[in-house]
Amino acid sequence: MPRSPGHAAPRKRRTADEARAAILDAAERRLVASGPTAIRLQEVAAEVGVSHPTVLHHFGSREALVEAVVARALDSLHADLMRAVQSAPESEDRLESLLDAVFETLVTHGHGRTFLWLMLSGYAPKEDLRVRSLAEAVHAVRRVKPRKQKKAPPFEDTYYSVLLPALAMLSMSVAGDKVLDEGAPLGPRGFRRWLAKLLHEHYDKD
Amino acid sequence: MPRSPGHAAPRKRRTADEARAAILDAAERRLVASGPTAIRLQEVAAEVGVSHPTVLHHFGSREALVEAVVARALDSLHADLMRAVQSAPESEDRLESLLDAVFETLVTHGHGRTFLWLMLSGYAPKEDLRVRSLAEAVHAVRRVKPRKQKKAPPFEDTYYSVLLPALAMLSMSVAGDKVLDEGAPLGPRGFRRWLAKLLHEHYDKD
DNA sequence: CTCGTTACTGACAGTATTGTAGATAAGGCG
DNA sequence: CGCCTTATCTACAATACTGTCAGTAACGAG
Repeated sequence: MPRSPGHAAPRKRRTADEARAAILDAAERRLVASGPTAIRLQEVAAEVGVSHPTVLHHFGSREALVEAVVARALDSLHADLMRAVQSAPESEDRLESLLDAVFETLVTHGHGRTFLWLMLSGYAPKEDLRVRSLAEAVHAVRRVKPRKQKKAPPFEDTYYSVLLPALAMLSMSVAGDKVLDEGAPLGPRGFRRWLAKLLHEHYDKD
Repeated sequence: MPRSPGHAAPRKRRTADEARAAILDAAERRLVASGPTAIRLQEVAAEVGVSHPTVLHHFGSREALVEAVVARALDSLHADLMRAVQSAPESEDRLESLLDAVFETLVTHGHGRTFLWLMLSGYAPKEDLRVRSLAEAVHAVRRVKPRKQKKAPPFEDTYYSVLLPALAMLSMSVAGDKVLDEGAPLGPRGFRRWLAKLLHEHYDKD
């Protein structure tokens, strides 16, 4: 689009919050795609359509920007995960839909990649990963459903059975395509169903 | 250590192979610790005790160095994994020792971290991850041991049962400490034993 | 011992990236 | 409408990193 020569493009002025949000969005895209070190002021600024000192104006320093992005990304992951596990229906094949929901968050939405990138880069969250609280919720369900003459399973067993699919999904977010293409005719869905069945067997029998 | 003023330190001359190996070692340490982008000519050179043009002399460019490191690291991972799975004894609790061996390679030796770094950074290996061939080996064992009146399990089942612990170990190499401390009184060993038991159950019953 | 190959070096160039400083103008508010 | 706050800009400084170049010296071969 041609501009009158000698005249700069009309300067657009966002509210501080809008600008910060737009910048965080751009920075997060780069974070997910290529890791924290790929967050460069000039490129982020260009993507938003501003000059890089504007970014510094809003965040103070590159490091502060990165930390803001990390904090927001971890919050987003946490919220998305919570929503996922809560949205799973109470019905029969609860287990599979739960795995599907976690898969959606970690793999499809790319939160798993981001999380691994942050862990590797030393941006580990200070708070726990809340796997324990999730396991506690599942454990409560297991206790009220003693279908046969089972003795109550130890909490440890439930914890591990929650941890296992979580770890698997996490790796899938990075290596899933590669590793599933290699020997799985049914795609990621097949693996999830198999895993759901495995855990179901275990719960039903132990 | 003081040097005569005006005299540089006596220059040491390695064979080209020795120099290359030393440089690759230093670069690989940085790769494992902080990813491919952390491989910087000056720092690698300093760690080896040479000047950075020497590194360029041996490898041509930074990218060529990185690729050499990546190739060597992937070879090393592959060899270590093969050695691990082959060294597992044929005895009864073969499954648990197998998991222990894979854990040793991926988590203790840090190969899991490196692998994830490389995948995230776009240095995915062109060859497969050889999970399939491993699964085929396991599948062969399952067929010759039809303890009861089972029908032969589909290969897919074996493949998934190999894939699952592999993915879990991979994630553990990055988030293991964090996530195990959170709710596992028995440490990583406990998880592995639980997992071995889970798979054993599955194999024995299906 | 001499000589040639080449591992190695210091100095420099070029580029990218973060951060600073001062000026400018957009938009709200009296 | 006029003013003040501040989001935004251009221009520049400072540093870090990769890569080039010409020269030096270590070691093996003859």
